[in-house]
Amino acid sequence: MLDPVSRVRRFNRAVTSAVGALDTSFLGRGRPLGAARVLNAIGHGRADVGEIRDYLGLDSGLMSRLLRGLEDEGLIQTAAHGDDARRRIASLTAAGKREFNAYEAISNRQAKDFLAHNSQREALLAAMDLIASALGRDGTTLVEMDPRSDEARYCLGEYYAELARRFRQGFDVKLSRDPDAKDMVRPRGSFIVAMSDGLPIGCVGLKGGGELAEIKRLWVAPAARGLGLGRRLMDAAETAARELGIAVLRLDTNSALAEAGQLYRRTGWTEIPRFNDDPYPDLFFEKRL
Amino acid sequence: MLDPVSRVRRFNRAVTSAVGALDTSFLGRGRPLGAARVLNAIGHGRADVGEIRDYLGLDSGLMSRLLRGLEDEGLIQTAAHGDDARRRIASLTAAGKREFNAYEAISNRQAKDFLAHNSQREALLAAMDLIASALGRDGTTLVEMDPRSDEARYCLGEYYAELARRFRQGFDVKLSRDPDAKDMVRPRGSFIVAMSDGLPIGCVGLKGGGELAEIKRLWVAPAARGLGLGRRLMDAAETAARELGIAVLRLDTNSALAEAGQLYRRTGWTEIPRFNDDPYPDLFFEKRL
DNA sequence: AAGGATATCTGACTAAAGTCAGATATATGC
DNA sequence: GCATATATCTGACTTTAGTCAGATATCCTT
Repeated sequence: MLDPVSRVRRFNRAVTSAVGALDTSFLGRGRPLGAARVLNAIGHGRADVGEIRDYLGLDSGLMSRLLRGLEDEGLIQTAAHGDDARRRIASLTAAGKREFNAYEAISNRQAKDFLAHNSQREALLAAMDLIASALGRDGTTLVEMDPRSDEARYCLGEYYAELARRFRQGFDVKLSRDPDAKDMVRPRGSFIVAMSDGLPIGCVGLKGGGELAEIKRLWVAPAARGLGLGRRLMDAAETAARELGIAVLRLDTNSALAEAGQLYRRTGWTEIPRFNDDPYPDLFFEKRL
Repeated sequence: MLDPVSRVRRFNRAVTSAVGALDTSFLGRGRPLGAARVLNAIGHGRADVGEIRDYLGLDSGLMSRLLRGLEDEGLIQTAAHGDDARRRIASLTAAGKREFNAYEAISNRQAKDFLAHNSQREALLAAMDLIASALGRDGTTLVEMDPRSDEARYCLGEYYAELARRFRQGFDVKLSRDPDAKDMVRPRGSFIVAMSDGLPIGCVGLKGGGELAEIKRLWVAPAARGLGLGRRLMDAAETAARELGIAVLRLDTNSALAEAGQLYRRTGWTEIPRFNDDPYPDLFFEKRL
């Protein structure tokens, strides 16, 4: 009655009808779903016609007609791509933006209603994050970013908050050896953020330069753990280190972060003696590239 | 960037594409989705044509044609309802059962693959249960059942397991005053199970008879908490008690079950002195109907 | 037994989605 | 410069989904 497969399928049935409800409310704006989806894709920043076609899985003929329809409605305009005149770039007109905002309002309202009707708000959100990360794993991309970007700062904030929760003595960034942002930007180092559908869900920093560099700030959102993202981030950081001509990597961590320690041991890192006087770490690793 | 509404919408996008993938794989059996859905509804035990129509939200004309198509394929047969010859009852033929099993295999495989690709199996399942319960709340029905039914026994098993986890001294059914099943069946009492999409997610027992009766075994699945189900179950038990002519209800509970105590206090129950010598409870309540 | 209600079916439609074979313009490799 | 590949568009379809007004048979109430 309650085997795992039945539970997954029960979930599928529940969300299928919820998804259907959103589609129905989209129809309320008097436009077929196909056209509404194209308009929303453009509104969400997809400009390249071919990319939209792939994203929505449409035939090129159908896509072309939907674009023509939206143009006739005065909601979008298309222009040739600067580098390649075969390709077309679509964008919203002022009227298109208004219409797009109306669809956004429908989606936002639905999401808000769902939250408002449930007292277990935080638990629900955490569950949704977990499932979205698991479903969207193949769509998770690693992007090199400035550590001062919004996305990076969000990740770092979550990282520090988690350390504060997990270290018995708490955590205060000021007491730790906080790397200068410039050390984590090329050509000295690198900072990589994992993005899943527009949301930052993990990060890692590479603090250079010279032959010896340090891995810092490896963090994976709770909702995305167990999906191999930590390993992907570490691989990406190592690749960046190789590109920068770095021969030896070091890192420090704390034995309270058990998953991290396991990951390092399993991926070719060896424990070495303490190499700094930071008060928080109690475990030190090295890896030769 | 991470406001609750964005998180819900990210979830929506992730499941929308997953649901679309299942639909697409259903098309692989060379039958339009509408027909496949009707076939699956029948396979899952929905026999009454009108009920299927409501469930799938179909127009009666469309429904009729889909049934005719499945009949022509030799997958289903229809017959008049025994009590009301206007209504029709649909059932699968042998070929229909084979075809239905093929669809089941697709759904099961998809669910299994999803679980196999994720190491956080239990966390994912718990998250899915929670979301399915929250989304399916309006579809949760309370059904009076025999306490010896599979569904009731499942609920009771979960209930005992939870007590064992939450009581410091553990819990052994044999030491507790276990009500005889016959005391929780009409006309002496009642046993009510909350069913969500075929899954039992909560229960409550009313142990009679006479003027004084006891509420026993109130349980709500962890995935369904915070959705007001406990209150609905208690209301249903009270209604059943009134129908049975019971004037006073009593119950015992343990202060370790904080949510339960709160619920009783908020719904008109008053604390009374101990009225039995069961070793587990330490809190006693009464309510006059 | 009559009149109204109900469940399903049929026929005649429309709208939306999807398919496919060219046509056209542009890009790329040799 | 020419053959080939690519991106989009157009025209001519088919299929699927959905709608609506009756027709038919049966049930329920009085």
